[in-house]
Amino acid sequence: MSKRFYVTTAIDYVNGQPHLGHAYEKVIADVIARARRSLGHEVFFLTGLDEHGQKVEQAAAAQGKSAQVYCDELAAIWKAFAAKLNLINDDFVRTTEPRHKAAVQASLAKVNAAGHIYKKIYQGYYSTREETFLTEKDRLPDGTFDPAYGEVVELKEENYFFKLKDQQQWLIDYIESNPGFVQPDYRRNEVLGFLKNNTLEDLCISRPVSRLNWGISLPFDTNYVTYVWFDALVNYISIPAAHGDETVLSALSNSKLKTQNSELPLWPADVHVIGKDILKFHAVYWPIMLKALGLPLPKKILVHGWWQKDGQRMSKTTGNVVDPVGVIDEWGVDAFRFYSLRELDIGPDGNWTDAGFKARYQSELANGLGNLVNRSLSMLKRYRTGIVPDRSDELKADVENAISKTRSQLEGNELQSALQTIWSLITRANQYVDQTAPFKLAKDPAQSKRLDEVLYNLTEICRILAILLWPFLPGTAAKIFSQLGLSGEPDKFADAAWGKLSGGHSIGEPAPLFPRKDV
RNA sequence: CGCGGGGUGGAGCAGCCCGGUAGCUCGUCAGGCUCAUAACCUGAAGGUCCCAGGUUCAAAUCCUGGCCCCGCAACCA
Repeated sequence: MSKRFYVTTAIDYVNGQPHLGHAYEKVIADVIARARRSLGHEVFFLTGLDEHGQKVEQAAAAQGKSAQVYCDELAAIWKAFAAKLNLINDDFVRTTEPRHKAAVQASLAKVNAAGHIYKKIYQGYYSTREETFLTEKDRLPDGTFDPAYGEVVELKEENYFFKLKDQQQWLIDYIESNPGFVQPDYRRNEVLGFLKNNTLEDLCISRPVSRLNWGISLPFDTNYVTYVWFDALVNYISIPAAHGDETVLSALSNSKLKTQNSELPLWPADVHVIGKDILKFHAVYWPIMLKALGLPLPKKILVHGWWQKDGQRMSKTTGNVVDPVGVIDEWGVDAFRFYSLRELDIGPDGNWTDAGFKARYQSELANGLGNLVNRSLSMLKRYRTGIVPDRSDELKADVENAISKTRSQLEGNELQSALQTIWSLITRANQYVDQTAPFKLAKDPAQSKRLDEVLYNLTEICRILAILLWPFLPGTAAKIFSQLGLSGEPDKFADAAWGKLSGGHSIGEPAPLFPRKDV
């Protein structure tokens, strides 16, 4: 069985509600997953939840619930959220699942046995109120700590550390010789700058159970649980292990990790989609962890930016937040997916405005795509009773041009550019209607053959648009297929080849795809 | 010199990596069309591509310096 194209999102911390940022990252990953599937790859798309840690423990206690019950309730919300976004994720990882815990412990055991972990006394300033260690960066300009931390005491605590020192050079070499490893380029440069100008500090990977109980036990010392890194990041390999991935299973020397009835070759991941805030963890710590585990590195780390709302940082306190579920309920999931990816390229920060959303909905979705399909199919219905005429190749060259451009843009994860290419085709088709004026041809019986040609070109371009759009707007693409009276899903890029629509085929009923909203 | 991002016609953005007619959506003005969700098409006005140097036959694009905005550093993707 050939290796699947394996794409992940970061796992979200369960202790909160899903917001625009979460939705954005998942949609990016979903479009990449769908695009690869359409292009003919076997795909595995993983997203999920990070459920351990002190905040969860405290929040659960505050509600008088066990941590597990608390997580179970929130996990239901997050899974519903994934469904709301119309994701095609193949699995949904929760870090409290036995299959994940087992892989975490196997990973820790292996890395420990190989001598990458040691124990030492950590000494630092500890906030008893926040139950966390503070660093020099937490100091206010006058040298004191914020009163919000309450009493700050100097505390000594013994913990386990993962060695990072002396790991910099090979990673620098690797990133320099693999330009596609971190994208976009300026994020890659950021990582290189960091690695070249700083000495890595070894990573504290444990917490004593006396201070944090809601975590995964260290396999070599049950007085401790593992902290963040060897828990959250390991999800990317724990799920492949559960699905029987040979690479991971043999690296961990533990075939019992397999819990699913499948044997999917997944590792190394093809794309980790992440936000810019966790770049260092994925581009520095994670590769070093993988090397210690004897596993190959992921092929690509794709780093997206953050959304602002009306030019300002979104924050709950000021209330300028975008609720993705609310937007989807009002405008539809495809409109949400479209705006997120069309407005903002993967990399820079973006600015969400309600006016911009409406403008794109109205002009590009309703007046552009929706109207083109509607006018084309309506004319076919009216002038030819919905029967597709014989093939004509007038727009073939333009369309094939756009198809190959879209293909290479999808392969390069250039999602925004791909949408621009697809929309250039919509513009071309609208121009074609104007230039050929089928509504005039229809009035002149002598022009019947010409009308046939025009109608074929328009109908075929609608069919191809559905296929090109499927990764982005799966629901809309399916509606177009249905209005065209075509069976099956528009989910195979190979079907986006001119002339596959046969003369004599009878289409379905045209209906507006994106109803106009007068505001 | 903490790190990073940005400064492109009225608004919001793409182009910059791989120099060579400045592109897209909205808005304004004029015209066309009537199949279609009062949608569609064409044309026009409007830009010192932040500033100053440099490289080059040629710079929005590469290099150097400067100015100005913003984000991170403070659990938020």
